[in-house]
Amino acid sequence: MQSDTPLIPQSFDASFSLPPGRVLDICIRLQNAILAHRLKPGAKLSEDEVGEVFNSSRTVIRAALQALAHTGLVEIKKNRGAYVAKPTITNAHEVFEARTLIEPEVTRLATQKINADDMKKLEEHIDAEHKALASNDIGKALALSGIFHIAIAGIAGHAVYSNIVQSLITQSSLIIALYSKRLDTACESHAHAALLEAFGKGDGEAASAIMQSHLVDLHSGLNLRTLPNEQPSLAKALADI
Amino acid sequence: MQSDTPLIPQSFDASFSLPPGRVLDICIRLQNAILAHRLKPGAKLSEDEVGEVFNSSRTVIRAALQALAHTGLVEIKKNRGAYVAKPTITNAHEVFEARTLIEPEVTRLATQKINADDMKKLEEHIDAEHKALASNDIGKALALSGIFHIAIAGIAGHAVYSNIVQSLITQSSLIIALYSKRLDTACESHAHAALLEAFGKGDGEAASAIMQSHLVDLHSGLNLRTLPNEQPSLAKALADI
DNA sequence: TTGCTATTGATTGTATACAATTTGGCATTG
DNA sequence: CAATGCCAAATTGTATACAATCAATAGCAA
Repeated sequence: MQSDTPLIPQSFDASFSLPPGRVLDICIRLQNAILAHRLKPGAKLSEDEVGEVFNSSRTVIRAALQALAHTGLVEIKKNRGAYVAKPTITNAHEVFEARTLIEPEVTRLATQKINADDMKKLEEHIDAEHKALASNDIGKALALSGIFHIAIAGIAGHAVYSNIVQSLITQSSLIIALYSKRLDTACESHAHAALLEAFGKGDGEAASAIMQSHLVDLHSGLNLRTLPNEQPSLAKALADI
Repeated sequence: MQSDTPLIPQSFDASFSLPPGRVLDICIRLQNAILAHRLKPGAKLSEDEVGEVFNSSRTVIRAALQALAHTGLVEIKKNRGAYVAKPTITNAHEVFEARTLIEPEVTRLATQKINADDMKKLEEHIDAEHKALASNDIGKALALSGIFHIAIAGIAGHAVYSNIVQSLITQSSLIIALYSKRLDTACESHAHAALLEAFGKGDGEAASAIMQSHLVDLHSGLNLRTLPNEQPSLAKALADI
């Protein structure tokens, strides 16, 4: 694996109020690592350790970790430190419910504002998704899939929705990583291409509907009945129902 | 004015991921000060100065300011410091659009989950609103009005929506402070009582509709044509269109 | 063996000192 | 007199040292 390909380059845009400077770099690199699965849910993010990796003092690392905590990617426990978030089943449902409410509306807005340049970028993006999928680079395909949704929010030109969507998408990446029945099906959707078509026709209602059903598909493609890596749960094993 | 009445006590609940410890206290007190107008939009929040007020080091203050920046109450400019946010007209529109989309849905959820205890608390809350309004304490009435919406999100029992709504409401307080045509009308709505009635009947659709029209009313009650305290804007003054 | 308690180690929370950056004023110059 | 460049003061960005807290372990007692 190459040392440092920025998987999610435009993930943090200007509209996102983050501590500026070096902190933002570290945020992005940590986020990339988490979304690309190099850091697994539940992993400890010791301030000293992370600081050594990035050659920075704990001050900077703390700021970055706190910023990521606000987006839901990191969980900070008082006097215990920071951990890669491990979304619960409840949280997974909530995130996808929220997405199903918000993103169709954002998609409708995007349909009204999209221009030729945006269209071209989205096409290229979808190509990249297909390429990643073809070369079996599931991790990259998943990351790209998330960026696609963020890009649409960006096109909608609505900073408030953008921030919300961005946070929901990054959480979704964690959720999919934890709960997806089959990772490849989580990417391998025709929905993105279909969206592009609706955009081309300027059909906001269609685009919105496609987005909604796409999200419902993603949601129902999750196995939200049992916690992953959970030992047969003792309680359940002894429950002689 | 009494020295420190916590206007917004349950504003930050456990579901809100904030740096724990003393930082949270300072967050809340700063937030109260901002929402109660003791700190006006655009006011400089110097780290040293704030630190002196709270008898804390800059380390703690910085964390608090960054946390508030994430909720949109504070704006941090690189190497320039933190300022009380001064929402733009665009931002104001966006915030109320988002609220109009999200809160009716949250209200529907709340209708399904509300219990007698919740009802009672909401009734008491509305009484407090009326009392504040009767005694002409507009600032308090406005703050209580915001808390009412946050409380509904809490009743809905949906942590993701709760966080989003909370952030939107606090921003709304700033927006109303800046742009409301008449501050008293921003509180003096019968909508809250009507909502309670719909809750009592368990009529989710009605509750949702009431919430939506309530938000539309609030939105249209804003004067979003001219920036407040804006000098003729130079550029505009010189644009001989 | 089990349960409680105290000590210890490691990690985070906080304060402070130093470095870097910006801004405003002042002097210089056209 | 206006404009530009430079210097200094103030403020933020960063690093590090110290204090506080928690978890784990070892020791002791029942």
